This record gives sequence, C-alpha cells and structure tokens, in this order.
Amino acid sequence: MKPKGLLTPQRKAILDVICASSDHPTAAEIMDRLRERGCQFAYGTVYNTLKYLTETGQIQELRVGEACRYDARTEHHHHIQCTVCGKVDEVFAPIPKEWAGEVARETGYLLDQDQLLLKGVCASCRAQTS
Amino acid sequence: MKPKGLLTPQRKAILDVICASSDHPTAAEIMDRLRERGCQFAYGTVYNTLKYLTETGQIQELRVGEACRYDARTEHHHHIQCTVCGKVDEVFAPIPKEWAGEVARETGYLLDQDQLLLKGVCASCRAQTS
DNA sequence: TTTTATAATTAGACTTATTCTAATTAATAA
DNA sequence: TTATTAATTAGAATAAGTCTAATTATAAAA
Repeated sequence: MKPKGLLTPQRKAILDVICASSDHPTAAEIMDRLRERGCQFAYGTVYNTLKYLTETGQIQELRVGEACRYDARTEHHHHIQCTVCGKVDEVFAPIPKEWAGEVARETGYLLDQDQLLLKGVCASCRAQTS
Repeated sequence: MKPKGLLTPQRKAILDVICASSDHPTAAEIMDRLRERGCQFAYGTVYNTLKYLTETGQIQELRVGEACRYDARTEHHHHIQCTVCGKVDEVFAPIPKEWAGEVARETGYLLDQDQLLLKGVCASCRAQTS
C-alpha cells in the first residue's frame, strides 16, 4: 500500500513528544511519554510512525546500544554517547575533510557523514568518579 | 563468584572461531561456526565467554545494528559499516587530534577513541548500483 | 451522497538477541 | 578426600521490534 502521508492524531502526538524531548528517547520512552499525555497507541502504530517520520525526514533515527533512539533535530550532526551513564548528546563539529578522504581511500567506502556515533565519558560522570 | 580465568575447551573453541573470522561475526554466527566444527555449547556459555574474552581484552565487542559483533583484532582501530549490505570493515586511520579536541571542547566529553563507528557505502555495493 | 478503494490503526502473536536461573559438572585448595 | 568455587548446561524470561489479520478512517469516484 502506498502511504498517503497523513498527519493523523497519532502521528502528530508522536512527533510532538519527540520535538519536546532533547534526550533522544527510545520507542519505549516515547510510549511512556505518550501515556503521560493520555495517549495509548498500539506498539505497531508507534513503530510504524517512527519509521514513517524517519523516512520523510521529519525526525532522525539513531541506533545506539540495544535500542533505536529518535531525534527531532534533522540538521546534519553527529552523536556521542557516554559509556558510563548512557546519555546521548549532539556533536556539531564536522568531520575534517582530510580525515574523511583518508578513510575513504583506505576503505573504498563512500562516507555517509550523517551517521557518526562517538563514545566517551560525559562531564558529569567524570566529575563523579574523580 | 570471582572468575578464575580458565581457558576451558569451550572458551578456546570460541576464541579460535573469532580469530579465524575476519568478518566480525555475531554471537549467532559464532554458534553456527562452532556447530560446523562439531561444537555445540549452550547460549549462556557462548554469551558468557564473549563477555569474558571482551573484558580480558582478548577480543573486541562492537555493537552494530541489532546485534553485537566480535573482532579478534584488539589493536586500536575504528569500524565502518556499509549501509547497503551491512558488512563491517576496519578503519585504521586515526581521528585527527584537532577534531577530537574540538569535539571534547564542544561536548565536555572525554573521548574514547576505540569506539568509533562510521557508516557509508562499500566499493562493491557502489559498483552494483552505479 | 453513497460506494469503493486504500491508508492507518489496533491487538496480539511472533521473532531475534540476549540475560537470568537453578542444577550440574569440573577443577583447585585445604 | 572433601570442600569450595568456577564454568557449563538447559531452558525460562526479557526486551526490542516485526508481522498479521481485522477494523476503522479517509479520500476519490460514481
């Protein structure tokens, strides 16, 4: 079936939740937040909607750890995850062109700059353990 | 229980399979290859062993897509996955120090250089679609 | 305006990757 | 030998996500 691309109440509510979240929620977290707002949709609806919103470029899907996370910021940027607390943050510093070229030469891949996931330890986790 | 760190026949067979694989197999693929060699271990054993080998630095675990993959190359390097065929390759070009510094300044994270996953389209997939 | 076609939603079964549990086996220390 | 504890086992349990068949909603055609 060809999608008509309707912004149904369900789709709108799901998009709203993602736009109101700055912490890259998972599907399960999105469902929790929907429930808090009085919405209770079927799993299938939420997953289909996340796929639809991703494919139409309205949100960005990032696979981090065991679950996919969703980001309302669709501008070109990377992500970094804290290896201690699991938090995911944005990274706007663009990859240096020379390094991208070096990787492309070495691997033969055509790089997709939109899909880079870094790891590290966030400031607050470092403060706690030092 | 404190692990004794024994190299049991099971652990040896699992490590052997990973060392003989250059394609970063998943746990399921490792179990298939063990079976081909006449070994049939419990899920738990395979997963526990993969965890143990990772924690003792004998292999490297990379979370890519829906499953963890395992790599016998423990030297410092990154990985790149083809967004078309899903293949995972090694990247040895190190991150430029200046960019790492820029990311650290921007995010406040202490970068872990060992855990970088890039995405792109591999040479053979590009050849097929062009 | 009624019918028709098809998109979207639903509930719930199913799959896949992984972890957990309790019992058993193996190996080391006393 | 016996006690202790590590490792393995089979299988149940969990979590994330997909699939299916039935139902509801919406838009286009008659």
